Amino acid sequence: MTESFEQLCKDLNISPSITRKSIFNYMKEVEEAYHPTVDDIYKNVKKDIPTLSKTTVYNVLNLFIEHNLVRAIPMATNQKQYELMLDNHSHFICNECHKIFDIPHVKTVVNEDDLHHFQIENEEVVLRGICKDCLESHNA
Amino acid sequence: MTESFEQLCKDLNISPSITRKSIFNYMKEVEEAYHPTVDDIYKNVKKDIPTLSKTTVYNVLNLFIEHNLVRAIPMATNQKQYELMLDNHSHFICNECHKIFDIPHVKTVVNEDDLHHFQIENEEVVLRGICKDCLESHNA
DNA sequence: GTCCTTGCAAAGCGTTTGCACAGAA
DNA sequence: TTCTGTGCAAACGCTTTGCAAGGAC
Repeated sequence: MTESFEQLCKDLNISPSITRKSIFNYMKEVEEAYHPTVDDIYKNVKKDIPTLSKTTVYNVLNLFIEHNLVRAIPMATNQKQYELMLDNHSHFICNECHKIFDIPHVKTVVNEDDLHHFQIENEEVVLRGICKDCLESHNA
Repeated sequence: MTESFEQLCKDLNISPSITRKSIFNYMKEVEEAYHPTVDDIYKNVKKDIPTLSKTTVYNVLNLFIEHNLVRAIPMATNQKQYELMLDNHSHFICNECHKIFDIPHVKTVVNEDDLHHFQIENEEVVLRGICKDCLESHNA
């Protein structure tokens, strides 16, 4: 996905405002590293746009979600985390530190007979366990 | 899993109070049908225990969660849904009506090479799409 | 007595809504 | 002018916390 934000907006038929672009760019920048909360996005994009409000962050994220550009991940902590939906990957969530790690897409083996009543549009796999860092701190 | 609630509590080393038993029984009763919210549990168990408070429902659920008897499913709606963890199944969530359906366990194909840093404890598969009822109402 | 369970009321906190202002078309 | 994007403040709703009363042991 090397499309520009402007082209993306054209495809989605939304206007590419500065605010939207900054939020998109921030999410793109951190997408390999972590899945930001609204607060993360607010604090970081505010550095470039000091007048930014949290309402706008919510507005923009919800707009992106409507257009399938972003996905909200509901968390046990009640604080959602957001990610761009530009590729297809799975998640590993650590049961100790609760970090989400992107992992290469995990295939599933769906038994079609079980699901002939449903129209499947996508599938998510979440693996849970202990991440490398937490395992290491056990031995420390 | 045909163990009695009393035996379950003995195993978990918690006391089997009437309130806890009623909440457990309600969850057991509806487990095939749906995944109740705190409000569902509160309203229904209150029929048997009129003095029940929502705080107690939260207390009991959190106790059950600590002991891995119950699992909270964070939802897009910010209202968690709860389920007993007595068997192993997967979920189908309808993108239109947002109902959660239990479906037989969907196997995954994990590439171990991708995950040698992580200790996997369990895996969840969530399929999303349109459920039978919503498909039918399209044609109506 | 002590410990544990329960429940009321209040606080906490993430998110949404109402509404107004400013800028673009 | 009309429409759209933004932002403040307030409201909303789910969940947690503080604390006290009652019961079990």
